[in-house]
Amino acid sequence: MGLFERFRTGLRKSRDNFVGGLRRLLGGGVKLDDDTLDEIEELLIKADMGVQSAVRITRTIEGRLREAGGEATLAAVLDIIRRDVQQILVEAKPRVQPPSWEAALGGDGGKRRKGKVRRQAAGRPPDVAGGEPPADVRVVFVVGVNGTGKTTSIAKLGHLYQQQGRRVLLAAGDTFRAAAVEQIQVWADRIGAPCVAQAPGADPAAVTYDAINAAVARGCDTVIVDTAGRLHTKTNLMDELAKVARVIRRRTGRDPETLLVVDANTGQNGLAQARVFAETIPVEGLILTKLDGTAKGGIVVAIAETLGLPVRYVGMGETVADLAPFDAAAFCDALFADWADDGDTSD
RNA sequence: GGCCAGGCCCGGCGUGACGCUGGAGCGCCAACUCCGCCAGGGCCGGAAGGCAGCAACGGUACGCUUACUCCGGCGAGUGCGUCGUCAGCCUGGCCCUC
Repeated sequence: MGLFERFRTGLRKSRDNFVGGLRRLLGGGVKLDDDTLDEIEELLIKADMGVQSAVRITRTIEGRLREAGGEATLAAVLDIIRRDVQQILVEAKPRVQPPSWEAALGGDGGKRRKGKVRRQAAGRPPDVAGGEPPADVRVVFVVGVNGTGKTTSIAKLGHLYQQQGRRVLLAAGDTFRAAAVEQIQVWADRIGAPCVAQAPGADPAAVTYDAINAAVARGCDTVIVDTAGRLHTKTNLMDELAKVARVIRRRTGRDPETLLVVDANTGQNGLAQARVFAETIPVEGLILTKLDGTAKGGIVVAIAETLGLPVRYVGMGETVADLAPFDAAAFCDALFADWADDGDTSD
């Protein structure tokens, strides 16, 4: 099944809600007036795309259709929405950053609140791990709240990288949840990647450090670091993430490639999560999981628009092959297509 | 098995951040069943003068609020540091032996 087909089936609920609503509103074509525009805007907001995006898109529709004579047909409106959304997704550039990433790297936890910054800590020499040369490995740092599918996504991501010819090593950085270490070891075994782990309760930064060393020694070029799920409201745990990121940077001389895992069913809270994570460590993009069967796929748009975080990968199933790089065009085509009847018959 | 690096566990101390909570300060607060001061007006008086007293203003109780500043209690997937203990457990690297 191709990517587009997957999007198409996975997004059926989201599409039915939105396109269905639009179809009811526009029918075979109606005059475009303010009421209609308001209704369209409301539909966009209900689809979790965020107020900003909704307003922006509605404006575009208004502009284009007024030019074209004020007749609003389903096809025309969908087409405009599709293009606008695609543009939002493609243009996404990180807009939210940790307030003082330098300080976050140099200091201990907790200093990024107002109040006295610990000058001493910030000024300490970077102490590049025992004088060893920077490790030349790519470190992918996977974070997110509980239950979004981090560990599974890591397995899938590892698999994907392997297909691209990379030598992957997994780091069992979730030292908190009882079964997490075993779980990732099982996954590692299944995809045939080495896995560095310690006992549950260990310091995730220590595990990460060891994993990077192991990667160098074993000739791996990519380390994927798991982390324990954490509510974005627990500041101490967010500080812990910053510490791990710090260790990665010290050891490799680069920022980790941080991917935030978001459950596609989350809706608006996903936005809050993304914001806090992005304020703590530099987040590069999202892995959107459980996209199959969700009715809230629109949240992607809101996150891209307000935080500038692009979706990098999407998860749409149970097997290791069910993670794919995100393709904005295919996503939009699938989400805003007008299939009058999109029953289960097709696939 | 050796060497090196690190982590976890146990006990103590120091110091921070976080969450909940109590108190103090601060702040707000009585149309009238509070106090002060009482413009205007009212009342008594021939007058001099006196009386009661609304609003405003200033306080105070009850009560409220929470940004802020203190002090305290409780809580741990809490940071940093430090002492002790270890009989323990884990990880990584390098080396050696089979």
